Amino acid sequence: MDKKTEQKKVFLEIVQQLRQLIKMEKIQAGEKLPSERVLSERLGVGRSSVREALRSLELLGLIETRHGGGTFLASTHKHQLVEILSMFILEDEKSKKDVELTRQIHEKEAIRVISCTETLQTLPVWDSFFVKLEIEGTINCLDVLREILITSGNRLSLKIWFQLAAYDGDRLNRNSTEDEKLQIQTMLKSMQLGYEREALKAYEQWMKNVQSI
Amino acid sequence: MDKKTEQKKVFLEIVQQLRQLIKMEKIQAGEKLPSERVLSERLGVGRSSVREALRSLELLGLIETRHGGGTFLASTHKHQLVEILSMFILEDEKSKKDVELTRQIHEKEAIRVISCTETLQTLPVWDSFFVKLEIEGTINCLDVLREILITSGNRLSLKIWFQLAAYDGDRLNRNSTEDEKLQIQTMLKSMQLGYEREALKAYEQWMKNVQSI
DNA sequence: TTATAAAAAGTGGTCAGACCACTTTTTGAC
DNA sequence: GTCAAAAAGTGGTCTGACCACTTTTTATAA
Repeated sequence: MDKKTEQKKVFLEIVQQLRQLIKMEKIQAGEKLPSERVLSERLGVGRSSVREALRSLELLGLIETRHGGGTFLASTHKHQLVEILSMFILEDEKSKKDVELTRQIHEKEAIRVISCTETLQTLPVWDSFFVKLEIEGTINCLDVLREILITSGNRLSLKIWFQLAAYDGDRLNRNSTEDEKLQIQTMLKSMQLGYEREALKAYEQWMKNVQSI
Repeated sequence: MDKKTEQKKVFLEIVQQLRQLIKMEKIQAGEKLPSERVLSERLGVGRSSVREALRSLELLGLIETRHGGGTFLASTHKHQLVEILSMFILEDEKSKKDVELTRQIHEKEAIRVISCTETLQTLPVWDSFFVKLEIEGTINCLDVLREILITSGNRLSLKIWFQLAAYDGDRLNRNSTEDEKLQIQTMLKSMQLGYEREALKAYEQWMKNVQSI
C-alpha cells in the first residue's frame, strides 16, 4: 500500500485536484474557475473544504477571488504572498540573502548558456536592447534578466526564476541608472561575442550596484 | 480613511490576528495554539473562518495540526513553500532534461562556492568521503551531492535541489561505479584545494557518466 | 429599436450546528 | 499504584442558512 499518500490531508488533495482540473480544462491565467458550489459537487466534498483549499491557494497568490464575481486563476503570483512571507518566514536576513543568491544562480547559468551558444548570441533581441539603451538612455532591469532567462531555453529554470523574482525582484523592476547602463551594455556585448567570463564579470558588477539600491 | 485596508479580506485579518496572538502569548515553536473553537470565540468570528486562516498557514508549513491533538506552531524554517510551488511548477513541466539541467545548475554553483571558501574546503567531511571510498571502494552518489549542497550554505538552493533530486535523482541514489570513483575523488580533491575549474570539470565528467547509466 | 432601470440569478463571505474520528484527560475498579 | 474504561477535548467534514456583491436577464419607458 502507498502509506505515504493514504494518510494525506484531504484539503491538500483538493489542492491537487484543483491543479488537475485547471490543467484538464486548460484554464489560462486570468480566466474564471468553477464556482465553489460547483467545485464541491464535482469533487464530491463539502463547500467548506473547497473553501479551505481555495483560501490556501489565495494566500499563495495562485488564485484571486472577487466577492460576487467568482474565482480566477491569478496572472501574477505576488500580492499577499510577499507580505505573508516577510511576516513569518523572511524575517531574518539570511533567508532574504538566500533568495537573492538563488535567483542569481539561475541568472548566471543563463548567461553562461547564452555565451556558449552561437545561435543564442546572434538573436536580434540583444541589439534591440542596445537601441533602446541608446535612444531612451535606460531600460527595465527585470526585462533584461527575463529575456536572458527565456533565451537560455530551460523552461523549468525560468519558472523557478519567476517565483524568486516575485519575492526578491522589486529592486529590479525599475529603469536602470547611468552606472548600470554601462554594465548592462558590457554584459550584453560580451554575451554576444561569447566572452563568458567577461559577461559574468559585468553581471556581478551590475548586481553589486543593485545591492546598494 | 485608509480605504486600502478597510476592505481587506477578513481571513487575512485573522492571519494577522493569529500572528499577534502568537506574539502576545509568547507561543514558541512546537508549542500548542488555542483550539479552533476557542480561537473563533476569542476573535469573534466563526470557526470556519478560523479554519480557512489556519489551513492557509498549514499549507505554508507555518503550523502543524494533529487530528484530535491540536494545532501547533511549526518549528522555524519548516515551511514547505518550495514544496508547494514545485508541485505546481514540476507538475506541468514534463521535460526530464530541464529537471536534470536545473538540478545540475544548483550542484555546480555549490561546487563553486565551496571551491572559493577556505572554511568549507577544509571540512573533515570531505576526508571522510575519501576514507569511505578507499575502504569500501564505492560511495552513494546522492550522499556526496547532498553534502555538497548542504555545505554550500544556501538553504533555499538546498530545498529546491531536494525537490529536483526527488524527481530526477533516482539514477543517483546508488553506489558509484569504478569509473565514477576517480571522477568523484578528483572533484573532491580539487574542491579541497580550491581548484574551481578542475572541480567543475571532474563534476561534468561524472555527470556524463551518470547520463549513460 | 434602443436605453435604462428593476428583478433575478449567480457567487463569494460568514456563521451556526451537527456528527465523526482521533487524542488527551479524567475516572473508577482492581 | 495500575490500568482499562469513560469522558472531555480537538481537529475534520458536511449541511444549511443568510448576507453582500456582481452578473445576467427581464421588463419598462423613451
